[in-house]
Amino acid sequence: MAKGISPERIVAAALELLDEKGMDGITVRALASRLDVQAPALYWHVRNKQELLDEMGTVVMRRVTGALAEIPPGAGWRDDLAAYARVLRSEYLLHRDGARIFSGTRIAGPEVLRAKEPWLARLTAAGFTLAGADDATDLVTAFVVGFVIEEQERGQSAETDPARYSLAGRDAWLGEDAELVKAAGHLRDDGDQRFERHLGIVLDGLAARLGS
Amino acid sequence: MAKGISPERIVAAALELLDEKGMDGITVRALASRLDVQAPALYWHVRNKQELLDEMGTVVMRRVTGALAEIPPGAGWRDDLAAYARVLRSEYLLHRDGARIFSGTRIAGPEVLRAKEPWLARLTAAGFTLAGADDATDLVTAFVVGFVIEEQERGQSAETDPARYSLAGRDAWLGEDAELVKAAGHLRDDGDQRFERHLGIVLDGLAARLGS
DNA sequence: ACCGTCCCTGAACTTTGTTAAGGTGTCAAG
DNA sequence: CTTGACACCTTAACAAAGTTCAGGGACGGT
Repeated sequence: MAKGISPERIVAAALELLDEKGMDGITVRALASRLDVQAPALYWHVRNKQELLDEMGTVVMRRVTGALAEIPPGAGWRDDLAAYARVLRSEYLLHRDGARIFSGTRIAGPEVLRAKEPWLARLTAAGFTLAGADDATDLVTAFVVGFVIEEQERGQSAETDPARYSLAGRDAWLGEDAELVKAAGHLRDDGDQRFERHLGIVLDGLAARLGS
Repeated sequence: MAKGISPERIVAAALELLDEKGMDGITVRALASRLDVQAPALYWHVRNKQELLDEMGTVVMRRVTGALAEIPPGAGWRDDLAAYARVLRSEYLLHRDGARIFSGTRIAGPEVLRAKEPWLARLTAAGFTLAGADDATDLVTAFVVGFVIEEQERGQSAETDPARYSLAGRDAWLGEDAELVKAAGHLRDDGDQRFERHLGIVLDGLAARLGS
């Protein structure tokens, strides 16, 4: 690695490190070594580790709002909210433990929040009140965050403890008197299908409010 | 503190510590000192810190399922799911950063998962398919997790940085070209009202699926 | 009186975030 | 050409964190 260090390159390297080694792998020294630099050098560009983590979250959210700006208008609020949900989920899924880590991060700059402006305009044009548009956005956000946290946690547990997350292993672990829980486990699907189904339910709920 | 140490007392003390000092305050030494014991003593009862955190999450989830068992039957699936959502939220709110920390924790024992059995029975009796009951439960869980994470994050940020979370400060920080974002911030309500409203939307969505 | 087991202490090691002090380069002003 | 200032990095070091290990009392059973 060339030796020009900048906040941007530090954050990018930190995101790579997160994907490869996980949350605990983001140590100041490991990060510095990846950038061919000694650990204290980072403190010239970044106040402390917390600020680094905040910047990482901001980068992810910037990518979300960036992708959102690309969505062609005119498809209607339902498709718009669905597109937002999918973008948010896929951006979280890009990084290990992404949802847990990046949800509710303090955004470092006002641009990310300001990017919501055309979004709110679009939703209100589609029939939402301003408060309703805010509600809808936050509700979808909350759903995606919760969904992906569960999703990623399950994926990680399946890696570290496959015995207990296979169907047979789970059944044995559950023991007696849990027939429905076992059966539900067997019926369960994961991934995109489940996400789309749950997302559809949320959007149905919003549609019901819009009609009234 | 008397000197009889047990896993239960350790976990209880850790939860107190979490509330008082926050997540970073849960250090092995601080925990030991609270129990009038030296740090390594804890390792006789607990394998490592991660196991401790898992146990803490399990305790919280046990309280949720415990409260759930108290809910009188016969009120219908909508009230049941609403009660579940409220219990989950209030249990998360009891501890600082509760949602972020305890969501998606690996539960330590099968009892917590087995406690879902009568719950699923109730929902299927109310007209859900088994897969639908599982969907409904997980969807409500995801919503609550996401909602409370946002809620607690906002509350904490308001403490540490009141300037940016007051309406005037926020407006100034946002700058120009964000009229809708600003207005939405002014319209926004927090806490129970918002939670009930969003919860109602989710339940409406579930109701729509039940009817079809 | 001896032994073993349980529970805890004392000391130590490693890794973490972070700071202090001091170098090296570049580049503009005198 | 020298001087100095500034930006950027290094070396050394510290405090606090999780964890390990050897041992030491207490206590019950033989």
